Amino acid sequence: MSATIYSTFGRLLTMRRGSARRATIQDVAQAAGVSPSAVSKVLRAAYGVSPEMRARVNDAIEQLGYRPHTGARAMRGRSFTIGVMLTELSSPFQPEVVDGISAELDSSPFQAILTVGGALAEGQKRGIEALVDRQVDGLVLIAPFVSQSWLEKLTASVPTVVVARHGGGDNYDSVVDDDYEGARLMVDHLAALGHRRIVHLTHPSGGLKRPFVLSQTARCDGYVKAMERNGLEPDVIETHWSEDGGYRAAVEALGRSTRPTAIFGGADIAALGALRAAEELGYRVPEDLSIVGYDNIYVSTIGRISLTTVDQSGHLTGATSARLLLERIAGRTRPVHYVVAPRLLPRSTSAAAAADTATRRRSTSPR
Amino acid sequence: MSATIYSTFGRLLTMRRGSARRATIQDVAQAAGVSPSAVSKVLRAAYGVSPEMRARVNDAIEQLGYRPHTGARAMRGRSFTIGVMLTELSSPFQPEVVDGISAELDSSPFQAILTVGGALAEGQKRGIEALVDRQVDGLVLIAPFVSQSWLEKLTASVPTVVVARHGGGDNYDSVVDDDYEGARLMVDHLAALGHRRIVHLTHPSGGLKRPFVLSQTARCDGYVKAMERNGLEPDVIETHWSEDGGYRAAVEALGRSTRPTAIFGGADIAALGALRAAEELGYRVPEDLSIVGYDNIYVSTIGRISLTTVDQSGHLTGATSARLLLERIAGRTRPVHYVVAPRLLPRSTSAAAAADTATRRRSTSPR
DNA sequence: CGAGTTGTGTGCAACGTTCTACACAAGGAT
DNA sequence: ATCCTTGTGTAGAACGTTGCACACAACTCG
Repeated sequence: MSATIYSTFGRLLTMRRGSARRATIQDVAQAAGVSPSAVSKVLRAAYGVSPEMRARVNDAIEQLGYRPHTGARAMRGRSFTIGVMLTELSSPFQPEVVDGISAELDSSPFQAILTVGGALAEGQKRGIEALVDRQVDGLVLIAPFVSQSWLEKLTASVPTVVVARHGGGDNYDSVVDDDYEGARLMVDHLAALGHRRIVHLTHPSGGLKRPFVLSQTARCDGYVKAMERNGLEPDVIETHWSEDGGYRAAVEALGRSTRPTAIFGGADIAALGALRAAEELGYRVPEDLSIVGYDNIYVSTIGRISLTTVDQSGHLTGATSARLLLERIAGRTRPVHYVVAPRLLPRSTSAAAAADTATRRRSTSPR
Repeated sequence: MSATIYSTFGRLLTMRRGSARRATIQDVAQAAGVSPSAVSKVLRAAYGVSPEMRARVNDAIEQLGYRPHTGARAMRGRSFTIGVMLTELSSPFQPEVVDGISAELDSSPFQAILTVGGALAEGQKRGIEALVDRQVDGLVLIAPFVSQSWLEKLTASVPTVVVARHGGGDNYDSVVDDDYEGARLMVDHLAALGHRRIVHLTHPSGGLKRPFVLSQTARCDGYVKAMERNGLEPDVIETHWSEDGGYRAAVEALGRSTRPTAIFGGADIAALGALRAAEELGYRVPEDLSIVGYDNIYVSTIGRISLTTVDQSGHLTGATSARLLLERIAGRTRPVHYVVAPRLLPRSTSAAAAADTATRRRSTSPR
């Protein structure tokens, strides 16, 4: 942000000081008949406080409804705030991670605040910097797209846990699903059902270089390797992990002369789009075509959908991240890279592959 | 939070000062060969700055990668931060509102930070207070459950916009969907299709008293009134607006001796649960039973679901909230209560009511 | 009884901004 | 020349915390 952007509004904020002034540590000190330093000591549970003084001070705090001013604290080095940057709220996985973080932080003095960075590295940097400007004591970054060098530089100065990004790093901890393994589970599941032409839908890698990759690349790599181990030819379509992206990719795949018998959406949301495409084109799922996803988002569990998918517990991921971050804030420097094991959930959108000749369109439309 | 909770961790944070010190306004001043006051002036676009000085200062800012310290600014009265409290990330409506807020704030110097308050008033207060502690310049509260008196007291000292809460208030602006009207639209739609026994699923009101109610109560009131105007008898089941809550309520409704011909979930997510119940119990939707929702969440648009619902644009709601908040921060005190018009979206889960005798169970289960 | 030791409380200088009050220079009008 | 403006820059006191350095009292020990 150049200086000018601040100015536009700067002059408008003409200080409408809240009528009832907020109690400060001074007020508490006066009420309790002690010095501000003494109150600070009580607040910090520092050494050198008699039981009677503690009681008097706590009474005063209670009575005045005193709450510490985070900004002032931040100027002295810590804000008791954990910053969480996520890339999108609409995907259901990230909110689950946030839930896990909140739950874990609940019994600590730290508060989580979030910013939404969006799908582009630029916006994500903005979101992260906004948190750093607010002097957060630690950072959780969910699926960040930023370059490895930027990340290393950032994490050299602020304790950080990175979620859903492979490759690890020297300065930060990470919590990541074993996407390679998850993709393998799914490919093996389909192969066991007799599928030979399995298309995989992937998402742009964002220019990250291996091994510092996000889920999409890891899942794609895992898919390719698993296909080869099964003696099958990999077939990847790059699209966007959105309902529409999945739809378009599926239309393309199903328009080919030799059609796939299974579509493996790299994310549930893309699989849902593929599902819509299949229905519109008159294919029955799973009789004519299997469609599977990854993430086990909430929608996938609903009766009408019942999507075969891979589960990675968002809640566990979040709770683990928070725990690691607290450790790191407390002084640990040796990096920890935690891997969450994925779990295959076979449901009703995958079934045995149709005999090759049977892969045909129905003439009547479904439902 | 009592003082003790801070102490647990306090001593652990033993100041691992980031190696490379962050550039301050002093550093910039030195680099540019001017006083700190001068730099501050440039930053604020205040009067009394020559073009040459501005240029020199901006160069120095650029070169040092200087970013203002929000905490220090907050101590002087403003933090350029907008606090957003939302109650849950999992429901798709609230994230959409956040998107709208972010979009509107993008061209302002303000940054949005979020906290997640959860479904209970207690947690929401915590979330709001955490934001106030961080000296936000303004607050957006999404569907807050807190008492009206608490809300009035809070908003007396900090500019606030409340989303999705009816009744308005003197100290704050609000943006709210016309839930009464939306419920009427839906009831009329069903009545026009010949439905006479329409069950409505509602969510606990949280002890709020009219007119200061959240969406659930307004929708329920709108439903009751619309039913009566159509000469029909209202039939409300209180449950939770979740997939499971909708499921259980639907099982109850369908277990009665005289079954409803339509279920109006107060929220899409509850309607989805009802949909699952109907399918499991062997009812065809919409042939045997119409099921409709409210919110037009993303999932409802997906082919397999295609739920009849009422749309309230979350994005518009968010953008409007942010705009109102900026106005309020800029000095407006007269409250504005903005009402968003709902829109009926008939899709494939509603159809003409079956003849009374035809409301029977199929013996074969679907799919 | 003086020298330590321990326990309990205070004084004060930061931390990074903002903004009022002021200083100084250059020019314009009398 | 003197007095006003006007334009441009700086000094310095806040803002609310923290935590080091100290002071003072009451013991303990030789």
